[in-house]
Amino acid sequence: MKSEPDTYSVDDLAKEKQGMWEGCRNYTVRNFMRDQMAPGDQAFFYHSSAKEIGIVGIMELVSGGYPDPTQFDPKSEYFDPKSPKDAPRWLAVDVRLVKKFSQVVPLSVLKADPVASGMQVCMRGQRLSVQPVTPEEWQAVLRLAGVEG
DNA sequence: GCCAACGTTGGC
DNA sequence: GCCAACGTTGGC
Repeated sequence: MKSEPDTYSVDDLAKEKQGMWEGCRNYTVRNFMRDQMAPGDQAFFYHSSAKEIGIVGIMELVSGGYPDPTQFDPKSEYFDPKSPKDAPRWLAVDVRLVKKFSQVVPLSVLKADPVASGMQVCMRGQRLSVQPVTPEEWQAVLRLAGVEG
């Protein structure tokens, strides 16, 4: 799960008991939240457009996908006037921080690893802010982070 | 700041 | 329903 740390960083999440992953306005990600993401699932926290680009920690989903309240808030930068109230277009999920890595696992290191280099996040031009990770890739990242699997 | 990639929009 | 134009993402 990607976030620009200027907007929302792993340290921001660390300060909160749980965080709402809101504002995503991409249909593929919406479907992923709706169909794939469930409470108890774990996810990596990835910093994009950052001084140190890479994976910074592990999160756990506290919820599955539910209607993103910001789409109905005219004061929100994520407000979507075309989203029907009775059929919300966009979803959010709630997350909590499981672990912040002692060091960022940089994108360059992911790309250099034979297993982690297969992750979507390593692919040129990939833009989805939420992406699936295989069990093998998960373990590879934990190894690169120096974390017990 | 550049620009490649790709999702979205809208005219037809 | 095609596809060009446009907007956004995000690494570099």
